[in-house]
Amino acid sequence: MLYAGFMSAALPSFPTPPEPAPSPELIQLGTGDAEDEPCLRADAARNRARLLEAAARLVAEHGAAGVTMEAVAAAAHVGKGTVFRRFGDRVGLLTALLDHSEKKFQAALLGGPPPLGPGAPPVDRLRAFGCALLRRADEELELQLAAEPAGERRYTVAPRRFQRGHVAMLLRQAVPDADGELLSHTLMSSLDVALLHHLTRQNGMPLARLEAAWTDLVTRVTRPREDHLSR
Amino acid sequence: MLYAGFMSAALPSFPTPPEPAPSPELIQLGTGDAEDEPCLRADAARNRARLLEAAARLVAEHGAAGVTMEAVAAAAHVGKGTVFRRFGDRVGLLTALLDHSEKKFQAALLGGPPPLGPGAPPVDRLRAFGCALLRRADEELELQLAAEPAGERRYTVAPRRFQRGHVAMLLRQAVPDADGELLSHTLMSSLDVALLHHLTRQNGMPLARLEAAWTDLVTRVTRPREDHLSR
DNA sequence: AAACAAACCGGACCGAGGTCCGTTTAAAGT
DNA sequence: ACTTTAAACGGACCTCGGTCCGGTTTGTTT
Repeated sequence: MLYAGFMSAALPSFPTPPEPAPSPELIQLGTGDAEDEPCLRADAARNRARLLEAAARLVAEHGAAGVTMEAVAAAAHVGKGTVFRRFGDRVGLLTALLDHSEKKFQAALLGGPPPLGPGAPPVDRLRAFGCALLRRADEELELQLAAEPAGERRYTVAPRRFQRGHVAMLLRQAVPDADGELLSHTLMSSLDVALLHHLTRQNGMPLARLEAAWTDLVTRVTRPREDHLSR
Repeated sequence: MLYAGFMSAALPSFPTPPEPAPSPELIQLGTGDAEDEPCLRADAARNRARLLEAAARLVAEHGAAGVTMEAVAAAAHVGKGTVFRRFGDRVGLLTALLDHSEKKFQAALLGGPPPLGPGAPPVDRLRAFGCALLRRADEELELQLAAEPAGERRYTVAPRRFQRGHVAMLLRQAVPDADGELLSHTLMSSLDVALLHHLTRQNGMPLARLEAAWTDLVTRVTRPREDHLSR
């Protein structure tokens, strides 16, 4: 049953955490593993599972657009307020649906086999990272697109922060003389889900071309500079 | 009076143009200048001006968040339907507010003095383009942020397509061996308004650092390759 | 001047996200 | 078992973007 899979889907219990501290960049990545949901009351846990199961069914039946907060609540036989209490907002709910896949991806980066995981040269890891991300996004495109918050919030969402931190770390190893922080934003932006959708679905561009462009981009960006005429 | 300025603000008269043809990339840039608004009925033109003036006042008084479609309609003594008929949707209205500034910017790129305008080497023009765009976005940040459509639509909006086309053209001149189409998306993404907001407003990053990073990025990306080990 | 068609107008209406608050209930303490 | 309390619940309610359609205005034609 696809039900069990969602039991492990995790999210900070606080729907809208202000999260005041910028914090040392690379530390707060792993969102406490080991059966999360710090302490959920029995009924809360039950309803949470019901909601995720209902949401997944709605996605399968009517696409991501069919995942209305009211529809999910009704399908799970639960009040609307409960959905918002648990997931904060629509983005939170959709993100929770993607949580399992995201966890797997993070695990592959952190401890999987090279070149995605540790052990390979940073530039190779960068190349592998982008291609893996592109392929994964291409599979879950509709859901990931719907789960993307609007405007500035795009950059504060947990998965993106983790991925960007990862890229920044690899960049610091590969090109110490660059502004890794900002360069990582640039690289991440070129893997944006909305862009992927625009190019592949609206312009019919093959995924292979995107992968080639990513590979080339990494190459260009990490080439050591031989002249210092800039700045 | 700031009123007159808005008379020249322009937008395709069709609220929701399907725009089926991908078209030869660089052609449909200039959105017919020379006193646009092909043919607006007297009352329509009057209401359009009223609406823009009212919207501008609301922005000044309550910020972009205060620009509610109903509020604008009320402030302009006009029905709500009229607002949507004229501007299509909220994004269209906000875009129209920015139209004057956008036109000026486009003119500077197309016919202004170098290095922004034609006459300078493409790499210099690229550098100037990014810095100019960053500075302009930094000024109108709130409005531009509010005018940014969500999701995939971000990439289909007219100003962005023009700017990306411009970058693509410069890239083709500077680095003919690269995938200019995709590389231009990458460069444009690193100038994204939401990202600018995130970095400068939420993380307190100085604009100068963004400009330096842009300059460096252009340098890295346009450096000629000497080895062909990639691919 | 009268008639006509196309464009425009306005506001009632709808759906969806998000909030609020009185009520219920799980679980810890006695 | 009984009390207590903090958490969870649910659905009425609000706001806002967007649609619809009957009535009105404009400008053109005869």
